Order: sequence, then C-alpha cells, then structure tokens
Amino acid sequence: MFEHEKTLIQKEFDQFAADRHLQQALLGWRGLPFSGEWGLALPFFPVAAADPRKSLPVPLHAQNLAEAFAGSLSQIPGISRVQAVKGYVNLYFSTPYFAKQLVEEVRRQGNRFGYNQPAGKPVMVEYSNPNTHKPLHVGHLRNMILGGAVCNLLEASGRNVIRANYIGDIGLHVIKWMCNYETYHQGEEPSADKMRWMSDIYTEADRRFSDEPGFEEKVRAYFSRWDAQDPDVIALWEKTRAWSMEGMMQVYELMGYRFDRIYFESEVEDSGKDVVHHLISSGLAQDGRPENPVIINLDELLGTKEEYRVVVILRSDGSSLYATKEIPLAVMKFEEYGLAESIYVIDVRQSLHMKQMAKVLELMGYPWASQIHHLAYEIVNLPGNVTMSSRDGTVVLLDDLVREATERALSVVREKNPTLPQESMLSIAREVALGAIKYPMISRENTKIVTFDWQTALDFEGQSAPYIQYAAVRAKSILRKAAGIEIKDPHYDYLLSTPEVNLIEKISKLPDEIQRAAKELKPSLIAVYAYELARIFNDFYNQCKVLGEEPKIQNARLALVDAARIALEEVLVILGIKAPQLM
RNA sequence: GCCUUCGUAGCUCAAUGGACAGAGCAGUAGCCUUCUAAGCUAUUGGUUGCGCGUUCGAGUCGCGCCGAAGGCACCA
Repeated sequence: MFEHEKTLIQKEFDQFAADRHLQQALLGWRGLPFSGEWGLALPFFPVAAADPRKSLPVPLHAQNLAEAFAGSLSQIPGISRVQAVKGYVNLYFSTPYFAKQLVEEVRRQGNRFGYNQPAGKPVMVEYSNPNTHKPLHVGHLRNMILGGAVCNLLEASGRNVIRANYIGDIGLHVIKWMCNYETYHQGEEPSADKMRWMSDIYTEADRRFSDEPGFEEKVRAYFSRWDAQDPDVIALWEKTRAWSMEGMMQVYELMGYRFDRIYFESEVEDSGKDVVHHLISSGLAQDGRPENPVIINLDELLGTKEEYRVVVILRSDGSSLYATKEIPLAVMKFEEYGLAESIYVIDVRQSLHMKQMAKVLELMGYPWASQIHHLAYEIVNLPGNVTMSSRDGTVVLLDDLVREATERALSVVREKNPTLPQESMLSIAREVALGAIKYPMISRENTKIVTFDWQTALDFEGQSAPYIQYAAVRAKSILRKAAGIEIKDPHYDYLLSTPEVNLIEKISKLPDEIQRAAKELKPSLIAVYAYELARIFNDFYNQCKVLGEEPKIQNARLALVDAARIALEEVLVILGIKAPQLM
C-alpha cells in the first residue's frame, strides 16, 4: 500500500538531494513507533552520514536535513502533516482518506486481501514425513504445522505450491510391527481409531524388542523373510500399510492437512540402487564391498576439509539407506512437476545430510540442484531442555494431547455456552484445542527449540490461538447482531479514537507481512502478527462501542469490524487454525 | 578436533541495523445490568551471557571467549 505516495515523496527527495549535492540514497521507509496516529517515518541518518560537507555530528545534521526536507515538501494528497523529529521525517497520513481506502479494499478483496495471484513454475514443499506402523508424537506435530503453514504462506505470496509427503513404509520399524502382530495379534483387525490401534501394537513391539528375550531374534528372522520376498510377508505388509495409511489420513483430516503427492520409501528403493550403480560407474562413488559400504567422499572430490564429509549410499551388504533413496526421489520430484524449487521441511539434525544430498545432485549434473532448500527446524523438548524419549516414556503422543486439550476446551465451552447442541460444543472445543496445540509450534522461530509443557499447551488464555480465535469470534458476533443493518459507504472523517487508528494501521500491514514471511519461510512472523492484530482488536472492542452508536460512526465501525474479521480469519487460515463461529 | 544453531524480565517468548528493548505466564490490586470476562485496566520486573570491533546508530552484523543443544562412515 501507499506505493503511489512513496513514489511521490521519493521524487521530491531526489530533487532535494540533487539541490544540496547529497548522495541520493534510497529512502528507507519505516513505520511510526507512536500509536494513535498513522503514518510513515524516514530516517535521515544515512543521508547525513554520507554528506561529505557535514560539520556537525550525524544525529544533529540528520535533524537539520530532516527539518529542511520537511519544510520543502509540497502538499501531497493523503498526507496531512509532516514533522522532523530526532533525525526522522514523520509523515502523518490523512486518516479519513486512507482509512476509507483500506477498509474498502479489504472488504472488496475479502479473504484474498494481501494475496498475490499464483504464477510461475511450482514449488514443492515436502513435509510431515511420518513412518507407517508407528505412533505420532508432538515432534511430528511441529513438522506438520510448520510445513502446512509454509505451504499456505507461499500460496498467499503468489506461488504455485505442491504439497508433498514422503512416507517411511519400509524398514526395521515395519518388520518389528509385523513380527509382533504375527506372533501375538494374529488375525486381529483394527478398531475405528486405526492410528491408535496401529500405534499400540508398535509400542508393544518396541518394548518386546528391547525387553523380551528372544524377540529380537524373531524380528531378525522375520527380516530375512522380507528380504527373500516371502509372499505371506509381502501380503501382510500391503494390508497393514493400508491400515496405517487410513489411520494417518484420519489424523490429517482431523488436524486439517492435505497433500497433493505422497511418495513412499518403497517406491524409490529400486531406483535408488540403480542410481548407486550409475554413481559407481561414473567414478563419483567408491564401491568398497563386500567389506566396506559404497561411499561418496565429497571432501576428497571437492578438495574441502571436514566440510562435506563422506556419504554412505549403500550398505556393505547391498541394502539401501536413507541416502540411497533421497537421490531418485529428488529427481522424480523435479521431473514430474518441472519444479522451480524444492523445499524440504526436516529437522535441523539432518542439515549435513541435506547439504550432502544437494551437493551429490549437483555433481551428477542436475542444474536444479541449487534449487533444493532445507527448511531446518529445531525439535520439541520438555522443560529443562529434556529431549523426549520413548524409552523413558516421556514422549507426548499426539493422540493423548488432542484428547486432553479437547476435554479441557469442552468444559469451558459447556460453561460459557450451555444451551448449544452437543455436536456444536464438541466442534468448537476441537477447533479451540487444535488451535491451542498448534500455536506454540508455529509462533517460535524455526531455529529455536520449542519447549513443550502441558500447562502451557492447555492454557487457553493470553498469547495463544484461543485468544486470536476469540477476537475473531467477537468480531463475528458484532456483525451477526448487526445482521439487519446494511453497511453503507463508510466515512472516517469523524474524530477517530486511538484504538481505531491502531487497528486500521495494523490491518494495512498484512500484505507486507505475508510477503516477508513467505520470503523468509517464517510462519512465526504471521503468528506474532496474528496475536498483535487480535490484541489491537480487543483494545478496540473494549474502548469503542459499535452497535448503538450514532448511525455514521456505527456504519464506519461496522465496516472496520468486518475488515478486522477478514484479516483475523485470513491469518488464522495461513497458520492452519480454524476460527469458530462461537466460543 | 571440525561444523551448525541457540543465549533477551523469575518462566515461555517477541522486536526490517533506527526513536524509550515489548508481550504473555506467574505475583499484587481492580473491572461482568454494557457488541461474549477464553476479555480488559493498573502495578512489579532488564548491564539483551561476557569482551572487542564495524557503523551516524548494534539485542540484531563480524571476531574472540563462556554456557546449552545438535551433527560429523554403513540410523532416519
């Protein structure tokens, strides 16, 4: 917004600078730090510092220049007042003019306000990446929520996004599960909650594996049958994998995430081995079998020292590894979709691995290798920086967390809206609970460890999703009560109160926030913005009466409430959090 | 040993290189005949781990320490 005004002022500045033989530095636009008035600020320090003829200290010179520029600035439509303060030129907007323009713009564009039309070659975001046959815990949650939000954010910023999921459907964990099933649960069928049923069998298998004498040997024997392609084992794998996928889809449905393309580890295993042979014959890889594995010594190839290290791409027994499959997977992604960019949402512990993969692909001659980006995020720990461990039983399962939070939310809903039908209560409780769970996972910077504790997770007050949801609900509530009243052409030429100006200003920042957050792949910026927007709306709500005000003000405030509602709903959508109708 | 990330109020976290470092939680004192109190108001709380640099200006950039976490050949 305000591009036109900025251009006009920039032109005047260029002239001002030319007249005084100043270095024509581009102006750096900033927001005004003061509340209650809306405008832009221009720091004059860079200009003053670059002036070779300055005789005063920079801050004083900056103030002098700012005063001179403020005095020389001609009348610009939409700017009501110009002031030089502490080395800044502060431009105050003509609030009636811009408020009207903004509110109308937001209401015209609705939930697309601040969005750009998707254009260009697609970007793929791989996220979630669970294993079949295993439980989901809060560690998976951060990946899911972060990845989902990054997709929404990129879409909002004008990218075509392909949501991808890479699922670990083979490996020791699957064998353990099947061995336990065959031995102790032969013939059993999954319950309605497939995810939980699958998880329980896995947890039991894992316990037997470490505690039960002889079980590990059984699993080994079972693995041999898998390697030998025993038809019974394959059949069981296909059946149980399908159960697991159904359970997983139930979870995604509940949590509100979707995928355009699902890749399976089993799908790229064979092509991975082909790639290894190709790498050996092309001389990039060294085949040390049978004693040693197949490796790529990146540091040796690149002449670097302890930087890229060594990648093992095939075990000495010829079986495949994670790295074996990553290579054909990357190729498949780019070839299938002609991607402009491929983003991997994977935790920070795999940074070296991702760096190695991109380098191998570059050495193989793929021109798109430089368009592979690892979105690294830190893990979720318990208070005291304790890492969750299934062995210690400290892992917080997604299932338990959702159930507990929903119960807690339900009791609040019952208390506050006792007349609602049971189903509505449950659906509100679920939306609040999921929001509360998601918000802490997304409001921290990607590179910071999230500390999970039950108390904060189940706290629906203060800096939290329910706070933001509640602000949206309040806005909707006002609009619902005003259902009979038609919102007409709003005018903001009355004396606007501070909360109104703050709210208008905050809403106006949304398009820039979306662009910045998308560029930096940081949904946390939107999460923080969402909270601030909600806080400012609550301030408005408490101080500015809407319904029952004199008609002109009521009309203007109703339009503003509608714009705020749109902005709040929009940021919640980007964060992957639902906004209930009632709370 | 090499590399990466983090260190801000008692706790959990914010803060485009820019004006006085802000919120929430916890504590204390208040506000429901008023558009929903999952809310609001007031109040307490800081040598931004330490040092040196770059800059007109550093929580933010660079270097060096200290502390925490993670990664570095057949786990994913």
